[in-house]
Amino acid sequence: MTKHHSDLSLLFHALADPTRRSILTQLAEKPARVTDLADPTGLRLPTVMRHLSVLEEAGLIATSKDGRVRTCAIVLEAMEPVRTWIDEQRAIWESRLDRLDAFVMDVMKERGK
Amino acid sequence: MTKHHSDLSLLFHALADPTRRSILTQLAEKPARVTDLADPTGLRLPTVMRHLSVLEEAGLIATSKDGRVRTCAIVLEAMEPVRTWIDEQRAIWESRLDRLDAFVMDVMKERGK
DNA sequence: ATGATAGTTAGCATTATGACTAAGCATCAT
DNA sequence: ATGATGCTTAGTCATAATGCTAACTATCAT
Repeated sequence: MTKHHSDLSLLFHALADPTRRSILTQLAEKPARVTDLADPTGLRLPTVMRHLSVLEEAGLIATSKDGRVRTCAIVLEAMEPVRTWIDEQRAIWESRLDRLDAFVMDVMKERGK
Repeated sequence: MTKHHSDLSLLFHALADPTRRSILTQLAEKPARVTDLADPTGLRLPTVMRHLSVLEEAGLIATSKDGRVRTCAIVLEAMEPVRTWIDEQRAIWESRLDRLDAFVMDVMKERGK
């Protein structure tokens, strides 16, 4: 595979893990500390740290440290490219329908002659 | 990790690979045979087959075989859960804002007294 | 200054992913 | 019936992903 992950690959990959998605859902409620995020997962801290860094590298969360506490917050806008990509696929698909329509119109014109 | 992938995990995982996304984009234009999909990737057939089965297991494509030719088509609706999930996160996030709004309203009412 | 708390780093084991080659099977055209 | 075509299967390999423990650092409370 490519060493160069596109933003989209990073995003989709980050979202492909249930633990990470549940972390995001929790963060959608409100920002939280690392430990608060680890608790409900039942996973060890280092494991959760890893998930958090995947999320952060994908731009899906932002974190800041105050004293010994790191606070994480969701970055909802980061999901936009996902929606955009899906919309693009739909647009391509619809343009195919348009072409079919055009083709049908041509055929009908042809028959009308 | 879990042996049991949720639909969402399957979907996001399938979409996380650039080759698979480009295959989907090609299929959004029009259905295609396995070889037609393999060509532009520069990958070998068995590799592409694997990508196709990932896409099919995620429900993102449907395939059918006629003689020795397998034709693949995109299943756009399959992407809906992705959009829905993202919308849900936004909804949660917005309900948090609502709560903040309510709080601010309260404060302002308080000050107006 | 001591101990508890919060997070971090390093290293390891297991499994999953993505690529390949080689060989096989089923059509289709001649 | 033979060869070409299109796909499929099996097996291999390298790398990445996910989990863990153990040990470490930095803060905060007393």
